[in-house]
Amino acid sequence: MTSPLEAHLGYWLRHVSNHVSHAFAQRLAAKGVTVAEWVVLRDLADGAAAPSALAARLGLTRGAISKLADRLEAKGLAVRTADADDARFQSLSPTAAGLALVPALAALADENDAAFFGHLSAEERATIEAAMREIIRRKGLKGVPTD
Amino acid sequence: MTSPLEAHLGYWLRHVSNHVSHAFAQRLAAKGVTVAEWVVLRDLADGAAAPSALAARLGLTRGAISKLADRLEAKGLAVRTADADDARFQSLSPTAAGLALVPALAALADENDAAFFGHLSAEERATIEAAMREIIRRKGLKGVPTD
DNA sequence: ATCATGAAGTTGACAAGGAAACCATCCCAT
DNA sequence: ATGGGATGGTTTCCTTGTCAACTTCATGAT
Repeated sequence: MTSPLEAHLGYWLRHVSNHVSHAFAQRLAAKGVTVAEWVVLRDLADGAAAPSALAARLGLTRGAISKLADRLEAKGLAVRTADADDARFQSLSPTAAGLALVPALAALADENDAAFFGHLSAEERATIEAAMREIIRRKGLKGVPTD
Repeated sequence: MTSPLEAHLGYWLRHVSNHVSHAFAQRLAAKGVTVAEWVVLRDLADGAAAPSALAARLGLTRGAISKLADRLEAKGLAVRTADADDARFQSLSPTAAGLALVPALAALADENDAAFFGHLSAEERATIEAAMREIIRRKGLKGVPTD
């Protein structure tokens, strides 16, 4: 007999993770922002960044970032500025509106996390986080997950 | 200061989960199958099922199942058969080829899970699985994750 | 000086789901 | 018996991401 889906830890992780993300997306939707946009905006809150750097850091393709930048600009949350020295480069910066939105979105992220994991004991949380960090370290994974 | 992304357990889960799924998708691709197709096929291996039931069980919309059924039929892995009694119903069954593929795919799933979680201690695995099950229970979540 | 190389960004094709409208069919209350 | 819901399945449109081709542009080798 072939082992059931439930035998895999990956199954459970994906299951929970999908629901957490989905719930978060719902909350963000109330603010007119998608999860991917939040992730970018959160990054930009630490300072303007090159699209290419964002792509590497966030684990997306340059194409995806290009389109995300379009959306963020359309929503007035970020702006592209061409690099004066090297015309190939550009820089994506948050607008005042974009920056202003970050704390509210961060609060939603906190709420969402608490809703799903708040009941776990400190030990459980620590075990899980450590295990995840270790897997990432072992696998040399990088990039913020956005989907 | 707004709390960093890394403060959220959801962040880590999503990060690892995404990579696990992606790696699994890569393995499955060698067999010409997607993760969603595998999940459906795995379910069908336990017996034919109504598309609607699959949708409920797997956490997809009926539309998505409809398209998945198209793909599985196109690949010769499943067939639709109309219900004799009620013309609205149909039944999706695995073909011989579809059934024959399941063990190989299951082996890939085992390999993939081992590659990511094999190094964890039994306690860690138990803690994580229990925590995930508990979250699912508390939230009343259902549906196999497929993406 | 010039030309090849390669990096940054954009764009277009494609894939895969979700949402909602739509169709066909059955069943039930009148 | 018949008209009005439900219900199952399909289809269309929209979103969002990847991939690969393409455009610019700077730079290093000759």
